[in-house]
Amino acid sequence: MKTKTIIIDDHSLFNDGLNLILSESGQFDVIMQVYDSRQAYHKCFSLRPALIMVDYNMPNLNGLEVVKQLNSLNYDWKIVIVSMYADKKEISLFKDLGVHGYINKTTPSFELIEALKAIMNGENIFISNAVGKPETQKDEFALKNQFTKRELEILQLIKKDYTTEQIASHLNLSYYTVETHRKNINHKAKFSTKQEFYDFLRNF
Amino acid sequence: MKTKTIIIDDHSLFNDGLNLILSESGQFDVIMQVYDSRQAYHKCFSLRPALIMVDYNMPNLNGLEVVKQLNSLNYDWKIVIVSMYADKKEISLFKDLGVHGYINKTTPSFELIEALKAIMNGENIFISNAVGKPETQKDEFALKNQFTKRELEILQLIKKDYTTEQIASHLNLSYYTVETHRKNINHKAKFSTKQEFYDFLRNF
DNA sequence: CAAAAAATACCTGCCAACAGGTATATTTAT
DNA sequence: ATAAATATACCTGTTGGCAGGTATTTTTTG
Repeated sequence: MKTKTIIIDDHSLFNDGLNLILSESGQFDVIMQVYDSRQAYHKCFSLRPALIMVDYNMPNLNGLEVVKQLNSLNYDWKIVIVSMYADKKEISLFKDLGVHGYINKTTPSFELIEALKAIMNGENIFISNAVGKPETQKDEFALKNQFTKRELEILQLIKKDYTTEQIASHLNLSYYTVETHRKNINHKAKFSTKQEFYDFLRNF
Repeated sequence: MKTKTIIIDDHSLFNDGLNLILSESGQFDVIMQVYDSRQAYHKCFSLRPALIMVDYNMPNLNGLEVVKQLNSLNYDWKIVIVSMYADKKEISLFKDLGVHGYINKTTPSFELIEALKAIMNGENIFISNAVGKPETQKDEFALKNQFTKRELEILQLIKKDYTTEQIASHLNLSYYTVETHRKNINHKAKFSTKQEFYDFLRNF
């Protein structure tokens, strides 16, 4: 008896690929592929899968929000997050939401299948680091998460090349307040070069 | 006769999924999956595939750099970029490198197959589902060409966050000379934001 | 060869970023 | 309820980038 599965991922290619990987294993029956996370709740509600694979990075509604919605239904399915990142902070956020697994996209497919089988048997599996994956670039997720709302708001405006003065008037704040925020931003994330800073901003 | 294909992507799951998608179509024979972009050059050199699928976002060596390496081999293969983003700027960079296709990960798999078939028949296909992305696009290639040798040299150092003073001493020039060059650079390429400036520099 | 383009050098003044503080109110979490 | 985190605001001094010039030498090219 195969495990009824729904895949929620806006990247069609990945979604389709995952479908094939799961189907080929012979253990899973992908009954629905959802490409728009806003439909996730509705589809899961009506189809009641045993397993839901949720991508983290999605437009409109990200994985975190999808899981929150799904949790409100209180059904007895397993939820597994599939993420680009392999960040401890992100994982703990999902753990707090009671998901049953977290798998990085660098995980080999046979490992994924093994993990999913274990999860269906009641285990919780969180694969934070893929084998032999060097951690070259900064963990942008962790970086993004150490900023406060206000700081993120200000970063958005810095990206648009607003000066401190312009940011201040735009947010109805004092020039000094914005300067303080900028100072705190720089203090938290010590970008070694401006290039690094704008590389970070670019994926905002 | 199937098209011999190599897939270069550090995300194992996506790589494997793409493998299945291509294999299932019956048109492609994936002869190698490369998970570490640093091995791309070597593998393509020895296996001489007819089609190379390259992910853009990879650690160590990104898609852009991989393509540059592959181009140095001057073989008659087709190179197709697979990217998370659908950024016109990014696309034009790859166009400048002479790749034959650019496909976003949100592209449905049947569309991918159709596009690849067309590419193997000599077409160039660039699918950008860029929704709501600003089109303040400059021709970066042309831009790069309007700078003099000295200016390019100085841009390299600016990228490394050298101050005018440091650039001057590094190149054995007067502070004022470097300032003049910078002035000329800014005069030629009026970048509207610093983001734009560093986006330009980043692909140098 | 002559003209154009590129590289060199100098001067002034302004403004924005940033680093170094200090200080208080407000909100969030334990 | 109380501590910690966040947001607010102010002050000062330094430095680097840049815009406004002018001007000479070297190299390239038609």
